[in-house]
Amino acid sequence: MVPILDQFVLKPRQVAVSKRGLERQQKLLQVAQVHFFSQGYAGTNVNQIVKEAGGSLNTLYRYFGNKLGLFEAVFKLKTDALFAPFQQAHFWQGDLPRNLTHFGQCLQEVSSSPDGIAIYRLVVTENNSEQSEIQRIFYQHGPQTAIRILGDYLQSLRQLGKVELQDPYLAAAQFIEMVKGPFFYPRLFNHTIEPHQTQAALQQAVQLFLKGCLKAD
Amino acid sequence: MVPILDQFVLKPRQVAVSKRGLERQQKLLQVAQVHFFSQGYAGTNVNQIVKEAGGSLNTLYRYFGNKLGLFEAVFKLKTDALFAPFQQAHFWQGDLPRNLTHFGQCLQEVSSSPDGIAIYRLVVTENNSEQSEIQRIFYQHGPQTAIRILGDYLQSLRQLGKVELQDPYLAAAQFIEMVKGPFFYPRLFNHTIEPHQTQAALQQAVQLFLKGCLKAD
DNA sequence: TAAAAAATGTAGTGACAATTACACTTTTAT
DNA sequence: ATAAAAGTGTAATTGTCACTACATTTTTTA
Repeated sequence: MVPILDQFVLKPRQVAVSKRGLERQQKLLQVAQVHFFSQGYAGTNVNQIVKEAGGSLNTLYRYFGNKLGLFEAVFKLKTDALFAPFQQAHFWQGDLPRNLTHFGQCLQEVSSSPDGIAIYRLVVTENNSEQSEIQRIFYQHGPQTAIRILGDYLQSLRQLGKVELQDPYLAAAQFIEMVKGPFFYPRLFNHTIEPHQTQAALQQAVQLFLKGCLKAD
Repeated sequence: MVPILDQFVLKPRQVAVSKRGLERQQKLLQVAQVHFFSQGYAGTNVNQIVKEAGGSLNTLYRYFGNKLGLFEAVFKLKTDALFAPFQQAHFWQGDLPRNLTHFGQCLQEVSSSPDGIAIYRLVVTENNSEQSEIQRIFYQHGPQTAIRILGDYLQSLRQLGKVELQDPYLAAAQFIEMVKGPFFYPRLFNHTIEPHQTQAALQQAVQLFLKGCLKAD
């Protein structure tokens, strides 16, 4: 069962200082990540993690409080790492076609990486009945950020009278979905996806989008 | 844990014939659906289902073999019901804008219904490491069908020289994603979505798509 | 209506896994 | 160097289910 929020009672945790302590913490996080990402939250066995990481169960509980504390730690680390490419807004240096392509490529890389898929699955999976902190973190750092970044850009273009769009932020979301959406199910089902397929999707998305919103000057 | 495929060893099952038997079966399915849809597979307690449905555990196991058999039964029923609207191809009676809009509306209804969300979640969740029968069923009856139906239509339009598209089936998937994609995360996180938002998305998707691929005659 | 089949209810069994306890060793700070 | 703090290993505890057994009752069928 494990309604995930019931375990969100934070237990007192110790902060690692010593050399060995830090090493253990890192190793635990690293092994835990592998387990959570491949087996999901419920499917992960804490004892197994310790057996592989080499520390002691006691240490794990001192550092992370409980299973969910460990999960939370792993999750935060990975979410930040995953979406780091979107934090630097270096997308808007060229013309519109080039910029869209560049942005789309970045998006495809992030969302098709093993970590990207795994994290997405976790987010969906652990969403039981209650709003959870974990999901909020993910949504804000991930999808919402991407939409905002592209949306701001489109917005500015609209103000310059270059494009014709009802709602630039909706359009951003729609472009994003055109680029990565078609591969979601196939990826979920572990179908292999050829690079030429993602490239084709990106190319066609850019074409459709450009022709669809560019003002004929 | 429960690697879902390991339980796919079908146990002998009894077919219900008697009045009471049928009633029990129906009631079990009905209660099971509620549990699976709200708690997920792992989160569902078989004993609890029986307690609520009023039958006996023994009966459940005679009819469905094991927990996964029950899940499978619920899943098949619901998947078929959910995607029934797409089985009748009554979408292509008008002009392109009207047809796209009609199709999109149908899509939004299906994918935003509580059952639609619940089933999607189940599919994602129970996808552990192995390819599963359950997922295949879902993908074929659901997303793949929708893409094929719209794709066939676009293909025919292309052959008539009405639209300009590299890959009509990819375009179908992209249109679908423009229509429903932007709401997936918000829905997953139980945000409320106003009808005017979905309408706006549909409208803008149709506009972008039309302008993007219509041949200027 | 009486034997067979199906359904019920209760009470297990067994396995798994999160968490805790504890005696012991190693590391760290004074 | 020595006490305190942190870390280790093993084993026990505890709770939760999926699944089974079985004695009893109800329904079906011949």
